[in-house]
Amino acid sequence: MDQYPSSLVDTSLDLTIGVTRMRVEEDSTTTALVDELNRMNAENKKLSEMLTLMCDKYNVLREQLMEYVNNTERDQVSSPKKRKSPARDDATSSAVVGGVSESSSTDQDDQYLCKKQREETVVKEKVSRVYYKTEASDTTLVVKDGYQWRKYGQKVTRDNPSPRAYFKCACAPSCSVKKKVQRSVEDQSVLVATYEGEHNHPMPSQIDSNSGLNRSPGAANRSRSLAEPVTTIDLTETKKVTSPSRVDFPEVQKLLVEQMASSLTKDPNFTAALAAAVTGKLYQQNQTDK
DNA sequence: CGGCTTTGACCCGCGC
DNA sequence: GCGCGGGTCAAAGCCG
Repeated sequence: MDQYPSSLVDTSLDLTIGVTRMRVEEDSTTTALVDELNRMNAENKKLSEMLTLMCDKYNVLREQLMEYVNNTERDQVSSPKKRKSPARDDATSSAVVGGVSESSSTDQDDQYLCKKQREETVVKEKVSRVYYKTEASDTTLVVKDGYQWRKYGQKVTRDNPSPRAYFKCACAPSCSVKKKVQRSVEDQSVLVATYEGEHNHPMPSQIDSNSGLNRSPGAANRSRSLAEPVTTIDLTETKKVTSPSRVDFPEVQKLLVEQMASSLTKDPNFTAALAAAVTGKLYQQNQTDK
């Protein structure tokens, strides 16, 4: 590694990664590199299996938590419901994005939850709340969660000076999932998205992760400035809007894999080793060509 | 021109 | 019964 200029390594890394796969298939002298890649693939498979296992365990824990929450709130119900508010009910599951936890909910939220505890326990729709950390200067109420949404209304509510936007799922006509997005009263940089119902179709971003993440192509471009694609998720420190923590497991697995891949490519030791291996092979090949 | 967003109007449930 | 507030509708405007 030290025997090559760093600029050569940097530029050659970008170039060679793209062409290495083709070259190794053509050149029998690079079998060692192929073996190395195969070994890395095997390790990737192992990691993928571990991720699957981890997600399964998370699923079990989440189910247990939901059951516990439901039981707790059912025990606390002591009076009949006073006001209909289907947006937040006993099935409410919360998630955190960007380090904002459920404990950051507002006083109004707490009052709302108290009201909810008086409501009937029969739940017709699954409701979940997701917190999106975003720039406080962003005035749009658009969050990228992988689904396509059609905005059908916006309202300024009494308990929050920020407008609340109403969305319907536009992925499938038969999908009746709704979403409400409103900024948190306490922290204007936090978007609170309330999902009602469950999607009866796969996530569009799993089919085509590069297009139509949110709305029409034009609209998607317009909203592009708000949030980076979900691949930028950082499990330890998330500053931008990334993905919902409301778990869709295939999506989470994909994110985790991408996160690990990103970590690997960001790891100087890994890239240095890879660059050294690739450039070394190319250097060898150049010497033999001459 | 089609699809999406915006926004004022309307509907409905609840409290007084 | 009336007023308030949240949720939805739909016409108009915008944009690619």
